Amino acid sequence: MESTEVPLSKELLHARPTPEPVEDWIYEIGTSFRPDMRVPVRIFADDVLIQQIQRDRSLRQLVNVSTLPGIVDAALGMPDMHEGYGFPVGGVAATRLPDGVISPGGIGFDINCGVRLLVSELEEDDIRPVLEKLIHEVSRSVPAGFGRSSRKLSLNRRQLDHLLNDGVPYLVEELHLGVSEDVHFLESGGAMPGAKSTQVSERAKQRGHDQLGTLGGGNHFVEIQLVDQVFDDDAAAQLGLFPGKITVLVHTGSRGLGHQVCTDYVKRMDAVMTRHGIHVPDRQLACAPFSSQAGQEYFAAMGAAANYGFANRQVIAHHMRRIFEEFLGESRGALRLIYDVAHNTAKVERYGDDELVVHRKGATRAFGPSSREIPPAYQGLGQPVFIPGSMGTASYVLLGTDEARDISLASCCHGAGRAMSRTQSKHEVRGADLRHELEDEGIAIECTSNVELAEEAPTAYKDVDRVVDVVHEAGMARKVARLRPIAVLKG
DNA sequence: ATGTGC
Repeated sequence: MESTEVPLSKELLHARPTPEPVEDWIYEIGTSFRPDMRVPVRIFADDVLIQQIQRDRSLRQLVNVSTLPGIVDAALGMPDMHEGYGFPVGGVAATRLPDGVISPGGIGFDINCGVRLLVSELEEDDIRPVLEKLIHEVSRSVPAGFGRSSRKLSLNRRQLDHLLNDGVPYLVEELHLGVSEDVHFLESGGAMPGAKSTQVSERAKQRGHDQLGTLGGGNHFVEIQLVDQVFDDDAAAQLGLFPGKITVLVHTGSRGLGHQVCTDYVKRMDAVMTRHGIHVPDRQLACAPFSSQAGQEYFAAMGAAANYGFANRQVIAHHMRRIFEEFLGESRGALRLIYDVAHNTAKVERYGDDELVVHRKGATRAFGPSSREIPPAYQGLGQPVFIPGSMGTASYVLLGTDEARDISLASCCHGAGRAMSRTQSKHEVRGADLRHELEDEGIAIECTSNVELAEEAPTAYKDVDRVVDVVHEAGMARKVARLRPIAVLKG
């Protein structure tokens, strides 16, 4: 690996980059901004979002990302971008194999945080009479909140290793958590290629053995929603989405296990980085060549943690099905899985002659209709993309486009994106007030902590309608439907 | 995001 010693003055390292508008919905920072940049920085935004993005250090973080060895095209920022660990949340970066690097900070601490959508035949009138009791039962079945584990489901070591290696198919075939059709409607089939439980530390496994089927904290939630608006009747119908129908959205990740995997490998890469001749402007960007031992072992551990994330959403969906059937009857309460998307992963993908490691952190893969990597049922249509809004606000269903490969490395946004820090939101919003506001809007809410509720107030987030409009207008994905919550479980 | 710690 070629070494990149570019002495940077303190002023240059802390200089505030100014993004220049270059096309509709696209802003750039050119490589002339700093001598260590290998590619430009490109952000997808409108005039309002680009201002919000400039309030934190996320742009400078994206400039730092543009210095990574092997990076191609540009360091990309999604319209919901905000500051994260090393990489911004809403950052996408691809490095070319065989020499390019992989960086745990480019995936994030919550490996395979993601979203799953199920749809029912029910309408609001069918569920309204039992809604409060139903969401309360959900809160009893799905442990939610920071540090929560499951008392009912605990995996022994053999089962956990199996799950880390083989993902959701293992859960369905061996533990009967779900139906066999489910595995055809998951990104990567719910089993990441190259996942190896042997590269996951004992400590990570210890943290993970009793957290399967739990929600966690932060912006993770389970929502019962209805299809509020349809933008493309044909596409929506092909997905089984019709106006007024009830849906279930599950937003969570790999909990303590994924967090520990990230912690373990950031430390390890930080230690070996200079031995590989790599120098980065921020220690949080610790990385290693993908083909090195540390790179390969991280990729295998990351895949295993991602499998845990898919499995976590599978178990929660299983509870939702059981509860819907209990309250609404076996056939009326049926929930069909539409798809499950990851928004914190790295994947090896081919673009022309190039094999790339695509880091997506707070960004959703958005493959188009001609992709062979999506379920046969969706080929010709495009990969479903789910954008959870902030808790209690609208969510979106989009479809990936073929053009997104050229525009944004087949990626789009992942949510509303924070506009305010947790601390700030906690000081500005009272959780109890927010709870009453949501209840006044007819949203049943189950939440263990008013403080955590305040941290996730909709006012702490960017406007999801605006974020999604940028993605749609820029051609990264197209709008299909908008979903509105009627009941929420949050940590 | 996270049994929130170098």
